[in-house]
Order: sequence, then structure tokens, then C-alpha cells
Amino acid sequence: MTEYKPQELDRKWQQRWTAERAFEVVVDDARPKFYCLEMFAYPSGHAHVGHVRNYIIGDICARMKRMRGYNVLHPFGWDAFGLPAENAAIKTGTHPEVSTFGNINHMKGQLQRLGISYAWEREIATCTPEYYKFNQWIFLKMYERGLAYRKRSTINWCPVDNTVLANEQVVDGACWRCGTTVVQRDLEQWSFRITAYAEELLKGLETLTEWPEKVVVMQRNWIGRSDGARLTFPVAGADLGIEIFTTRIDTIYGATFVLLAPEHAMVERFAAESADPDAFRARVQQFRALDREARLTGAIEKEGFDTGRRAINPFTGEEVPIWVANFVLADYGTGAIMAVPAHDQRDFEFARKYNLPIRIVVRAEGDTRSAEELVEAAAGAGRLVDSGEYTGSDTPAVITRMIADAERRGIGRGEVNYRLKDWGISRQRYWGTPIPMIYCEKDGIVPVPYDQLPVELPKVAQFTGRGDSPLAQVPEFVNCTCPTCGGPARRETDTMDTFVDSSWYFLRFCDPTNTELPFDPAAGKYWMPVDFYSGGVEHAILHLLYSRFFTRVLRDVGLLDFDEPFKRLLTQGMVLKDGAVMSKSKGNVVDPDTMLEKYGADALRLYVMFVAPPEKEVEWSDAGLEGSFRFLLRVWRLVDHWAETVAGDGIPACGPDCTDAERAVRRKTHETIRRATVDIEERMNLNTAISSLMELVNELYAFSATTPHGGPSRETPVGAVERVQTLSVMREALDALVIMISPFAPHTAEELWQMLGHAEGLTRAPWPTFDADVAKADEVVVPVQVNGKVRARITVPADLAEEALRERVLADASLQPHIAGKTIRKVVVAKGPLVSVVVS
RNA sequence: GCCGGGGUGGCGAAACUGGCAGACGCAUCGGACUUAAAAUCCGAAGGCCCGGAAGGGCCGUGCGGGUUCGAUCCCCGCCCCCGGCACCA
Repeated sequence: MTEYKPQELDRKWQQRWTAERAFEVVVDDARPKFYCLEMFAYPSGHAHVGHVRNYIIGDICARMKRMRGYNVLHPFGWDAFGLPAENAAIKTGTHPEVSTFGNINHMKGQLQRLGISYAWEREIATCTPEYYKFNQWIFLKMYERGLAYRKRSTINWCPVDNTVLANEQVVDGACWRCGTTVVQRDLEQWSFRITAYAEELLKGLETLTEWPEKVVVMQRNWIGRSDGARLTFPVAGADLGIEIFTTRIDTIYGATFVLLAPEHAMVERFAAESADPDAFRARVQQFRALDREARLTGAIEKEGFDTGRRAINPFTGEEVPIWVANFVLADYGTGAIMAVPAHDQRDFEFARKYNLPIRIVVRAEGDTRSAEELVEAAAGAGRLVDSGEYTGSDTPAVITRMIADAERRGIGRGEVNYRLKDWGISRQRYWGTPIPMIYCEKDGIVPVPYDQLPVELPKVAQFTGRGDSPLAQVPEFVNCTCPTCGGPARRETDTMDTFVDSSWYFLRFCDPTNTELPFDPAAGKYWMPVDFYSGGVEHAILHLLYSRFFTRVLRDVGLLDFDEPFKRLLTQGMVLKDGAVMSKSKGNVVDPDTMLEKYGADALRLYVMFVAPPEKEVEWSDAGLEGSFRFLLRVWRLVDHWAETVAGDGIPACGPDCTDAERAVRRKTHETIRRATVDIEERMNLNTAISSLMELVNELYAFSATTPHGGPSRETPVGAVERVQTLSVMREALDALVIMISPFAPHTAEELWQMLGHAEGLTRAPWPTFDADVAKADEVVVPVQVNGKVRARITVPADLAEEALRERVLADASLQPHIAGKTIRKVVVAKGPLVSVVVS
């Protein structure tokens, strides 16, 4: 018997694949393409089995599709910019570039040792000028289209380190490094106008039929469309109007006050016009400060104060007080609302707290409570009361009518609002893509001309973690000439959010070396969209939404001719150890290399796919890995036992003269082909695909034991001679088994494939085809239920007619005790087949 | 609070969405091989009860109802767990 040495096989076949460039691909219009992609990796240094699970899932898919005849693009790359490398530089002084490429190098080795079939010649790293040049290119296209613009927004600022902090650098409201309480600061920053595509991004979700429902719902909620109306409440005694947004115009007769966000523009005006402006402003400031602190710790108490001004309800003509309230959001809707305490829980709490009037104007059927009796707002639909001409109308319908009336009277209009906000992309960091903009005293904001891209990161920079943007401290970078007037100018010193990098990298893989464009549109047209995309749920919203946004922008720029980048999405579950997510800080990581040394890549791959379906979380188990290794050994012994006899020439294809046992083996073989193919290709239930292969192996062991060769655990007796049909059947079974196991255990399978006498490698061997005739059984066991309980099983010819089956069932001896002397009410023959008898 | 997804043997799971619940594996136990052990091969195994045994009976997919010849699957009402959003007017 040949010994199974997985580590040697790993090396041998990995070298072979590399030498043969087995996974490289070019555009080929003659073959159907398949783009299989796993979310690229942040090069943190070491991949643990949790990360690696995702790459294995993608690899099973890629390898299988190759054998199914597809031209498979399966690339990999690195999401290489980011804060951790810069933080490390601040701590250790190592330049981010050095640590990043060191990490990439190590992780690439890990993936190669796992035998993941990547087209490595297409590898990209987002931190290279060749890549980020096109971040800048896309930015400029956005700028031209008005999709990139400057706006004031709030950032976290550490007053001691004098630096901007990312949200994850703020721990319990304090700076991660020095512990100082973080303050908010307003900065001019670049934003992408993703809201311009809000409706399209929402609509597009309906076409994503191969995405997990969960992710679609999360995106839908994130975009948060809400249909309502914008109405103007004139300010009493002033030539002013407060615009409010409401989804419940039907409750307007119950609007007993108006609320402004503390940041609302009119607040400052009211302050200035008030008797004591300073006191007024102090109160507003107090809210803003309280608000911020409370947000950091959790729930905030609703608070507000009366501005002393009054607004006129445009429907009732009634004057109502205008208050400032801390819970009104400045950046949603208009930053002002009409408060209807009877029918909105927040307004209700506010009104009770400050003794503001509560007026019921919508009643659910049978509800006769007075406003004083309410213990919470009645937020549901109902019939309007005390609502002038609208009294007696019902909630959903009356909204349309009231909006139309408002429009006619020029006091408002229907409006759609989105929760989705524009995407602030400026980061005051070094390790990212420089934003290609120039500030000139004379010409203002000037984009860097395309022929001057990329704006490269200066190699030298101080990583102190203090002060403004690190790039602002590099004069050679900052000082430049204005492209328009040639005079002295300053560069933008902020870099881009790394989500920009990952919003189009899948397009770059189509044409990774293009120096003129992000990618050749023809290559994009051939390879895109990504047919199968897998990665963690943590990217369910941002990364996937931004990618969908970029795809549409690039479509409008003329580079693409479709809307959605990812056809099928799989969100893989995490791997837990001791019930917790693996992380370096918890010290519970399982290092794939350790497992490789012990069992080889294939056992690890197989185990991780076998424990549970890919979407599910799994708990790591050494014993489980051991079990998968045992299964591979079992396969190895089986093939090794038969290889020599079965590999020879002159063995005919399986013919009609098989014994029952041989036919049973063929049946199992084809049934396994059917199940494994569907499980891998359609259902992505990789665990059940493996279990069906295990069943086949078990059956082949049992069959072997009945042949002159004997079972695989024994030496083949000298002079054992098999029926030629046995050899045909075994050859068919073993070939199919080895091919089908190869996506999971490619190294072992290649070796076995060679042992079975195949000269060509396995990576593009044709996937076996299912033959329904072979798989069909001649006899079937039919369970028979009496009043819902299985009372007998009868064996009948598979093609027995339904009528004959009924007769056989009712005549069956083992059933008699259950039906004798009773009246047969019904006999149901169900598919399966299964017979259900109803007696009484 | 709202929105998703789940609760199946000792454990991971399966049942291809209304048709034999627990495939496949892990752990366990028994047998074979071995001087012995490991490895390997073969076998047992949801719970309770009857039987010496072969075998048989009842219960069983979080809980309570319903629809159906038949429910892990569909419907109604609860309980628990895991994710996401969280004053979005």
C-alpha cells in the first residue's frame, strides 16, 4: 500500500499548478465565463482559519466551475491601505509600506499552502500607485459630475494629541492613546453624493434575487425611504416660514407645537432676535453638549425649551409655540418637525414633560379615550376626528388628499426622504489615497489634471500621531503649482476612506495592469458581473452598497453597461473557538499552518466545509478535523487498493451484464453525482455534498469486501481475478469520486487521479454527468401509513402502477392487524412513493 | 422598541420545503485483527415501556392550539437564543 503523505502532496501539486499556470485565464468568447470572488483581505499579518474558511468556500466553487467547462476568473488581492498599519507606524516606527508588504507576503504564502486556486498574476494591492491612481481617476470623474463635493462635517478631535480620530480610535468617549475626552470639530471635507442614487440603489435591490434576504433587508433599511410631505409653517409676526417634514400629514390637526433641531439655521436667528441672545445661545450650546455626551453613554433624555416664538399651522390657522428640542435630528428631513403628541411617542413624552397640549385627531376603531387617559401615543392608523373638512376620513387614503390640497394651496408638497446620507470620504491620515485636488489662492479648488495622476504618497513622513493630517507636515507634498495659473498652490492633504478602494477592486481584476483606465471596458463586459461573491456579513451594508453605487457611477461614465456588480452573494459564517470569535487579542486563534503541518491542506479544507453549511457559524473542533483526515485516508486506501487493476486499458464501459450488486454500485455512483452536483453548484450546501461522497465511499468499501479483491483494509489476495464488469463499475465510481472530491481536497485528488492512470491533470477534467437511467432503482421500498403512522414497508417494482400498488398494500400481511375489521375511508398514494391508508 | 434569522439525539448537523425524523460525521460502547496497545475494519446506539430473544408498543423536532390522510416544514398565540438598526418625524 502506498503511504498517504499529505504534506508532500501539497508541495508537489502546488508546484505543479504554479509551473503550469493552471489558474491563469484570458478572455475567451468561445467559453462561458464565471467570475468567482471572495472579499479581498486586509493584510493584518496572519490569516486564521476564520478568514481562511471564506477563501476555501470560493475555491470549491472556482474549482468545480472549471471542471464544468467554465472560463473561471478567480483572483485575489489586498485591501492594503488603512489605519492599523499607520497606528503600528506610530507605535513602532515601521513604515506602513514595509509592514504592509511584509504582511501581504506572509498571508499570500498561507493561501498558497492551502492550495487556493487563485490567478495570482492578477494580484493587486490597493496601496500601490498603479491601483490608487484610479481611485483618483474615479474621484475626478465624480467631481466633474457633481458627485464629489465639499461639505462641513463633524469629526472626533483629540485636543491633547491635536489630531483627528477615527470612530474606532475613540474608546468610551476618550482618545485611544492618551485618554483625553474627545471633542467634536467641524471640518470641510469631501463627500460622495451617494444620495443621488438612493432611489436607484433601493430599486435595484429587487433584482438581487440571489442575495441573502437578510442583506437585502439591511440595505433597504439603511437607505430608509420614507414617503411624506414637506410643509411650511409661517412664523408669526415675521416674514419667515419653518419647513417641516412629516409622514403623517393626516395628524396635522393635532400638531400642537413645532420643534427645531438645535443646529437648525433659524435657531440662531431667533437667538439674535431674543431679549437675551447670550442666554438663548447658552441653552442651545448646552443641548448640543449634553447631547454629545449622552450619545456616547447611551440613551438621552428628551429636553428642550421654548423659543418664545410661534408658528401658524397652515391647515388650522392656529398659532403654536416653537421649541428647540435635542432629539430632533438636524440632518434628516428639514431639521424641524411638527409635533403631534397624541400620535407620536417621542412628541408625547416631550409634551408630557413640558405640559404641552395633547390633542387626539385620529381614532382607532372602538378607542374612546381622552387625551388625559393616554399612557402612550396612539401611533396607529384610524379615522380622523376634529380635523375640519377631513374629519371622518381614514388614515392611509386621506394622506394623499391632504398632500394634494397642500400643494394646491402652495403650503407644501409631497416629498420622499432617505435615511441614507452622503458618504464623507476625507480622512486625515497618511496611509490612504491622496485626494487629487489643489487649492489655489487665485483659482480656488482645482482638480489635478488626469495626466498628472497619480498623486503619489510621499515616502517620507513622520508618524507621530500628533497634529493635523500627516501629509500636511510634508512641505514637498503640500506645495505645488496650480494647474490653471501656474502659480503657487497647496495640495489637499486628506486621504480617502479605504472603502473607496474596495468599491471597485472587483473591476480592476478584469484588467489589472491597465495604465490608462481603471479597466478596459471590453474586459469588464466579458468578466462582469461577479457571478459568485462571498464574504463576511459585516460588509452587508457599507462595502456592498458603495460597490453598487460605484458600479452605477462607472456605468454613467460609460465604462460599464449593467447596474449590479454581484449576481450571487454568500455571507459566510464565522469560525468560533471556545464560543468566541477568533481574535489575536483573545488569544484563541487557530493558525492554519499548524493544522497543515499535522494533517495537510486537504483535511483542513474538507473539515471546514463539512462542519456546517457555509453561511452558518461554526465552532472549531480538533476532533472534527481529525475525522476529516480519517475520511481522506479512507478514500486513499480505497483508490490505492483498486488503482492498479482498474487503471489498465481494455476495460470496457459499464455494460448491461452487471450483477445486482454491481448495478447497485452504479446506482449509488450516479445518485451521488446528482446530489453532489446540485449541492455544490446550486445550493452551496457543501457539507451535504461531502456527506454524499462519504456515503459513496462507505458503499464502495462494502462492495469491495464482497469481491475477490476483498476490502481495502486487507492485502489483495494473490491471483485475485475480477469480473470485467466489476472493474468497469469500480473504475466509473472511483473516477467520479476522485473528481468530485477534488474541489475539497485538490492535492489528494490529483495524486489519486494520477494513480488511476490519467495522464492529464485534474484541474480541468470534465465533471461527471448524471445518468438518470442508471440511477433508477428497479425496486423501491414503500412505507405504508395507517392513520398517519408507519405500519409496514413493502418492496415493489419501481414502475408499479398506482392501482396495482393500492392492491398490494391492502393485501399485505403485515398490515392486516391494523386494518382488519375496520372501514377503509381513503387510500392516498403520494410521491416518494408512500401510501397512506385511513381507517376507522 | 422595530426589522431579520434560528431553537431537531451527548455534540456538529440532515431531511433536496407537506411524505419513513435524526442521513453523514464527532464523541461513546461492543466485536474482529494484535502477545498487547495504537491504527484499521465491522457493528450498536433518540427516550420510555413490554419481551429471554426475535420483535413489538407508546412518546418525541422550544411551548400551546389549528389546517391536513399525513406537519421539523403551512397558519394562529406564546417562550428563549443570535444578528442588524436604534429618537429618521
